Order: sequence, then structure tokens, then C-alpha cells
Amino acid sequence: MPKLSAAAIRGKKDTIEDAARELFIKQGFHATSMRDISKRAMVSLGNLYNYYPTKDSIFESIIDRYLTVIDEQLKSIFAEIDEPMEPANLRKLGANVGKLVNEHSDFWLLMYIDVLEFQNRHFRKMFDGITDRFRKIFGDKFAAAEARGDLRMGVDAAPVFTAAYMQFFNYFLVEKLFGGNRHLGLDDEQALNCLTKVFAYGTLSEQNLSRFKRSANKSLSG
Amino acid sequence: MPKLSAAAIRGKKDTIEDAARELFIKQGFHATSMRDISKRAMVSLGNLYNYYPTKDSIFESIIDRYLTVIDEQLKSIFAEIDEPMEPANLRKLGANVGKLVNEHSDFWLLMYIDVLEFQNRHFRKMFDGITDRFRKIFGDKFAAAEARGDLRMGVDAAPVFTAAYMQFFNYFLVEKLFGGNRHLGLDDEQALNCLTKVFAYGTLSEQNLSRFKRSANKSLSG
DNA sequence: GAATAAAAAACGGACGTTCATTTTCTTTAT
DNA sequence: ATAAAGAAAATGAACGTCCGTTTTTTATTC
Repeated sequence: MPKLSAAAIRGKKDTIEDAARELFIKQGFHATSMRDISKRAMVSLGNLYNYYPTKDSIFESIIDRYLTVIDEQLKSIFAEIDEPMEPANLRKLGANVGKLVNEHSDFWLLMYIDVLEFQNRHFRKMFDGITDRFRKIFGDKFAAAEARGDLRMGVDAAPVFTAAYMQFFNYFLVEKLFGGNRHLGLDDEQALNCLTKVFAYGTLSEQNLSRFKRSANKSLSG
Repeated sequence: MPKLSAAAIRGKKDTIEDAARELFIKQGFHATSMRDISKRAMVSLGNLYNYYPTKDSIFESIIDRYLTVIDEQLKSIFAEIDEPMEPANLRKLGANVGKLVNEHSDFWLLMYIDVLEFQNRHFRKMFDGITDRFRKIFGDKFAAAEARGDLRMGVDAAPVFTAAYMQFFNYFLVEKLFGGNRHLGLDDEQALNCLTKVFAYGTLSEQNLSRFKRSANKSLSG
């Protein structure tokens, strides 16, 4: 047999990793055997070891690829935010985070596997120094908003923006994975409105708020 | 041998469950064997089955007992809140939640085990309908605050209080279990102040805020 | 037929659970 | 007072199965 093309190898790895991911998510890492993976991927048990040296490495490979996908999506989410503390933008952030959580809930389950079985080795970077990262992305916007007097006196926008980001994340994760069906007593749209309002009123200066109240209040009911 | 007293049985179960809990948390449920548990609890392998019919039942027993402990602590945390939307009380809520998370981080790891390996069967009740529960506890307080004009027009206090509760929880969980060291760029005290401020300014009416600003602003710097 | 991929078989060990056996301690009989 | 009896608790070897991985064999393509 001739050597497989890089594309063919990548394709086969994809089918193996798809199968493994589905099983890891459904029943956990330790409860999933290499035989389970080989059956679902329709590959012989021994052949798995032509592609991965160990079972752990399959998990790591899945995470590595997924992390880059999520990173890209996050980047594009942040890219469309021109004025981070503006209510409409906060709400859009929340909606996009919701989409990210719901469309890739697998990924977040893998994160919990990582917390439990690998001491969160692969996912640490998701949260470590996250406020500083936001400061790098939006630092000038934060400063400009402060200079314009958009923010209340003494408010540092970076941790508040981070808190909003985390709150949106946590809201949708609880909804999706922890069985908190409508745990805020609101549907997703209303919850987004409610949270957006809290963070808007929580940080914006009164002059800015009155402007916001006139222009957008009706669209954030609930 | 005569029958063991109920207290003796309970004592032995405690030592078994303590050992099992430590192992489950350190290395996960599936990675922990009955032999591991028997060794750490200094009980013979076979004897475990005089106290528990299966390995799963040990896990369930641990969770059941822990859930009641946490429930009690939560109850006492809520009991000392007389005015739920008042900033000082929100901050105290946050501090108490932080204590709960840090002193019982084991428990929350068990929750992630439950999410992954038992479809969150045992923990669902933690979040299901949580806003309604807060409405039952604080409903009259919420109504009174609204009647007094403490809240901004159109603000429903229940979901906001829930959001604050969840935010505090999430903040400390990320700090403790997900390796987000100072992920808001602040220490715990400053983070509590920052989050409290957001939720206070996010919900309180302007007349109430100016009162609050005069009296307590200096104590919530950061 | 040389080289590589795929499949199958085999390996040593660990798993959850069962069970025959031994130990422990109260109760009863002497 | 002490020994025998008996019931419950504790033990650890044994069972059958499955695990991750390695090795051997077979199939495929040039």
C-alpha cells in the first residue's frame, strides 16, 4: 500500500475524532473504551494506534482542534463590537455567546472532562488573564468612553465587560448543560434584555443613560 | 458478632464516603476503583458491599448527604438577608457564596462529575426554577422595595437577584476550579465590590442610588 | 514483491462484584 | 467464672469481563 495522502490521513482522523468526541461527551472519557471508538468510527481497534499513540492523545487532539475553532469564533464575535459598553453591543455579545454555547455545547462538556480528569490543563488559558486580554482588545475604546463621560465616575470598564461576558456564558451553560430550564424565569430573549440592562445601568453615566433610555429602552423590555 | 448500632454503621459509612469523595474528586469517578476506596478507607474490598450494593450507590450517597449540607448553608445565607436588593446585603451574599464555594469546592467538582457521568441527574434541582424559589423567599421584600420606589421603573428584582447570585457563584468557581487566577484583574474583595456596584447601579432607582452613594460608596471602592 | 494500511489476535493487568471462609463479640449454658 | 454457640461483620481469593496497548497476520496498492 502506498502512503496515504495528508488529506486522507486528516480525513480519517476527523472521523475517528468525531466518533470519540460523541462518545466522550455522552459517557465521559474513562467510560469510553478504545473499542467503543473503533466501533463507532468503523475502524479496527489496532488501526487506531496507527493514528494515535494513546487514548489520551485522541482527547488532546480533539481539544486542540476545537480550541482553535472556538478561538476564531470568539475573535469574530469581538471583532463586530465597535463600542463595547454600549447596550446594543452588550446584547449582541450576549446573543453571540448564546449561539456559541448552544452550537458547541460539546466543547464545554469537554472542558468539564478536562477539569475533572486533567486538572483543567488544556483549558486554563480560556480564563487566565481574560480581563487583561479584553483590555488589550478594547483598551482604547474603554478609555475613549471614559473620556467622553459615558461611564459613571470611577468605573473601570474592563472588569465589568468581563463580568458581563462571563455572565452571558454562565447563563447559557446553565440552561444548556445543567438543566436550569429558564432558570431566570425568562426566555432567552428576555434574559438577554434583563442582563444587558443590568450591565448598562450598572456602568453608564446618567447623562449617557438618559440618552440610551430615549433611544433603545423599548427594544429591551423584559 | 452482634448487629452494629445505627451510629456505628453511620460512622463507618462516613469514613468510606470520605475516602471515596476524596478519590472521586482527585481522579474522577470512573478512574477510582473499589479497591482504591477500600484501601483509603482501610476497609476490606468485600466489606464495602456490606454497606453499599454498588459503586454508583456510594456516589449517590455522598451527593445526597452533601446536598443537604449545602442546602442548609444556603438557607442560612439567605436567612441573614433582610433587604435583598440593598448593596450591603448583595455584597454579603457574594462573600458568603465565596465562602461556600471555597470551603466546599469538592461539592462542585462532584456536580461536574454528575453532569458528565449521570446527565446531571442528582444536581438538576440546584438550578431548576431557582428564580421562582427566590421569589418565594424574598417576594414580599421585592414587592416592598418596588412600592418604596427603591427600584428603577420596570425592573423585576427576582431575575436580577438570581443573576447576581449566579454571577457570584460563577466568579468563585472560575477562580477555584478553572484556573482563572484573578480573572477579573482584581482580588476577591475588589471583585465583590465591583460586581455589587454593577448590580446595585443596575437596578436601584436614582433617588435610592444617591442615598446609597452618600452612605456607602467609599466602602465599595474598586 | 516491496511497502504501507488495516484487521485480528493476543497480552497482562485491572475492573466490579461474589462468595466461601475467618474473625469478632454478645448471649447462653454450665 | 468460663466455655460453647451462634449470628453478624470482615476478609481476601476467585470469577468473568473488559481495559489500553502490542504484536502478528492479512489485505491493498504501487
